[in-house]
Amino acid sequence: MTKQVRVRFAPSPTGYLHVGGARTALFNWLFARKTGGKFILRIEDTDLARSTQESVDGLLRDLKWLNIDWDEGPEKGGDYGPYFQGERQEIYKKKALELVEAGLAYYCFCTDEELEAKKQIAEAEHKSLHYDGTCRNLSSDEVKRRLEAGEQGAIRLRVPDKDYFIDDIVRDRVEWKAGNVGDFIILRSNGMPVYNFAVTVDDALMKITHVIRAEEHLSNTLRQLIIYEAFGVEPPKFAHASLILGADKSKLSKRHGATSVGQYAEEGFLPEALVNFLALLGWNEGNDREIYTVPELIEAFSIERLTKAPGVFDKEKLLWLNGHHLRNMPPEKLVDLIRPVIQAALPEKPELLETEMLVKLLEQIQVRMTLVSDAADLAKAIYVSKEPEDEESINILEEAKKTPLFDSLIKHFETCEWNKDGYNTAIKESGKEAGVKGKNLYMPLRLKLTGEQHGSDLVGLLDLLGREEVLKRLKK
RNA sequence: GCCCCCAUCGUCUAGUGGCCUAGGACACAGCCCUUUCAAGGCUGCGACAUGGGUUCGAACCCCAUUGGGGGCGCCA
Repeated sequence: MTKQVRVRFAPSPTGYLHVGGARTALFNWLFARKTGGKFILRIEDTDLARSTQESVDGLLRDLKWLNIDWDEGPEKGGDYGPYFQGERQEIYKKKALELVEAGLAYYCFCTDEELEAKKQIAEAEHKSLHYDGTCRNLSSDEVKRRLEAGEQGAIRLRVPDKDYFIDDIVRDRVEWKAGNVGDFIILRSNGMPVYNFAVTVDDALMKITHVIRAEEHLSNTLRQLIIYEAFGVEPPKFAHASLILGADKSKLSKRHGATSVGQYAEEGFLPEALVNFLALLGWNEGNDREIYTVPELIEAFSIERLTKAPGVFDKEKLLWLNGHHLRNMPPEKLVDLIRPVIQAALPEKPELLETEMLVKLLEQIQVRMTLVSDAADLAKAIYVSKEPEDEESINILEEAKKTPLFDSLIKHFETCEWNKDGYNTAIKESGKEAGVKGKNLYMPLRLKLTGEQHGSDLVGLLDLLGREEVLKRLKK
């Protein structure tokens, strides 16, 4: 029996979820859901200065918005906790000491100044910049004495002089020749673990089977391998996905525009669209498919088909996908998303917030929405009466006023049955009486009603506005 | 400087030696549909970084060059 898949997403809390992190989380999550494994969320809050409750909350909020749920982690617990690195300090210390006792790591009392000086000399002599091993062979008596004397010591790993490699699931074999790294620190003199040590200890203890992460961590893997080896633990499988780039092809950062999931949520993107987009940025099924629902993604996903080459974050395509998912959403569901938007846009018309009214509104505007937030302007264009300002529109209205069109419309609208057939007939009759048809009939009517040349279907518009409002606007 | 990764249309990508005069999608342009705008449909524009090999045959395999990216901390 193959062991159950256990994957993790291990962000450091910076207050929000970066889209790159979101994609990493998504890949892990999809893999777990696909294989029936566990998805673990672990917070790397070793850097306490940046790790506040708020920043953790922001992270969890964004993940939840994306509908990425975790099986173990914050708010959930689990058998392999704690899931905050900040609460695992004793574990790292204990594990580092184990290595010291086994002779695989050692205390180093070199000061920053000494190390800096050594580095400079090495540089000048064009030698390796690696740690020179000054404290490598201190006797245990001396170590004991210096520690008892109150000296602060860091713990360094004794790095074997040998080659290492991984068989990365997306990159195949990646090799490092011996001598790539010197004895590196695993536990700082203040007792805090170094990143590579903490992740490795955690991944090992949490029985992580697959490490799916971005390529920026590929180089770190070497040190992690050495640590796994020191502990005699078999490393997990690795899958290094490509990076997400900005338009200038450098790693996506804030200067490229919105990078946090929260920003996209606020802008009016749908989580299912962002998920669809992110999944396709660096992964594909091997066919031409572009549109996926979340269950379809779970079904189709495989880490073997992650892409090697980095990809540019193309907001245009995200926008298109969002429009697509929006149009495909059942109005009854979309209603809940646009209700707050409409409420904010038209606070003076609370009656519009009724589900029935919103569904009717969506019949008119849904096909023209790209973002959820578009509902605001589209609804205003309908419900807020206004005068056209551009010359062309004014001319069209002037021309119409030379005919009895508006008077006829008023007359017919006052008496016709207020339903689709009713006003269709009314419009046609009025057109006949005024001697206009086609564009010359519909355009002035639309302009008179909404002040705009373009917009939703006229018949639907009449229906939405109601007889009273229509007559009011025509008589104005 | 050293190490590692990557390289197909502007962008996301399909492609694993003959099916490729390189397919799809976004964007862009045109047309159609249509009372307008959207949406939708159709058409067009548009790429295998370069140079060497290997092979009967290379987008696909190998090497080099170039270009891009990432990593080299008592940061994560």
